Amino acid sequence: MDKRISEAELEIMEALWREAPRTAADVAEDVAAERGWSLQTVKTMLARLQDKQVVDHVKDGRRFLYSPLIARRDYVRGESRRFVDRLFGGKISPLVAHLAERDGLSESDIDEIEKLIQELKS
Amino acid sequence: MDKRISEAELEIMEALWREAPRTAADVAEDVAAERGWSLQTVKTMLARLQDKQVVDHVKDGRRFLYSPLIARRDYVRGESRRFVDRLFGGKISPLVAHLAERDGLSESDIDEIEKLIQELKS
DNA sequence: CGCCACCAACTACATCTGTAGTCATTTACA
DNA sequence: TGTAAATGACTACAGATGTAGTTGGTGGCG
Repeated sequence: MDKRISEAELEIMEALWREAPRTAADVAEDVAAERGWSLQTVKTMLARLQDKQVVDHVKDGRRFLYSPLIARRDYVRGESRRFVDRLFGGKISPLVAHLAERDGLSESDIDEIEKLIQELKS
Repeated sequence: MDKRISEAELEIMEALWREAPRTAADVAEDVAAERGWSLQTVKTMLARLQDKQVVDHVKDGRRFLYSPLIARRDYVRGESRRFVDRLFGGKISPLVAHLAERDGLSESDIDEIEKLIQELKS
């Protein structure tokens, strides 16, 4: 089915999630700020993402407009699950503990999580 | 400095974190249950992990005993931070929300996180 | 109507990953 | 003491990834 998205490819997806449909040149200009990629590199990424069936393109005159085929929500959910499974045996409380330990959780973090937990309990 | 540990390599690290120092054959036997790797494959992984300076080996007669050079805690903490930064802008509450959404959290998960939050609040 | 800028398509290539195989040496056992 | 089993060292190789360069067609402008 759809293969995994590499780290560099994710940068392209983020650009498309920010705004789509858009041209390769447009995406390239967007990500150029972060990484220093050439237009060709961005096009290669877009082609690979199409192979992986997470991006589609439609013709617009003599150029293509690219759009993501998967929602960021869905991608993030899948990755989160994978991550927590791999390192925490699927339990997220150890993850929270780990993150809290180093550089602590902010007040608002704690509040938000608490609110969330309350909702889940009801 | 130390490069990233790949997914397959992580399997080896987990074996070493479970028990070390131990021989390559020993590790191979351990991971054989999960993945079906040959002894050679395990040795290649161990060599690469040494290149990445996360595993060391000392001679024991005519064989080597391998040990992890980094603690699981530290590795996991680093990866967690990277992960949350990459997908959640460093905020963990959206991560919790994501995981919780659609049957992500079990009863005990919720309880544990709540306990954790209570501790953090005090 | 010809030429240039622009774009899609194809090709390139070093490095990393997953997954071993082969070779040379050593050692323990028959 | 000769030989098989074990071990480390070196080599292999296909697919993924990061990062482009090159080619060939075309639409718009002078």
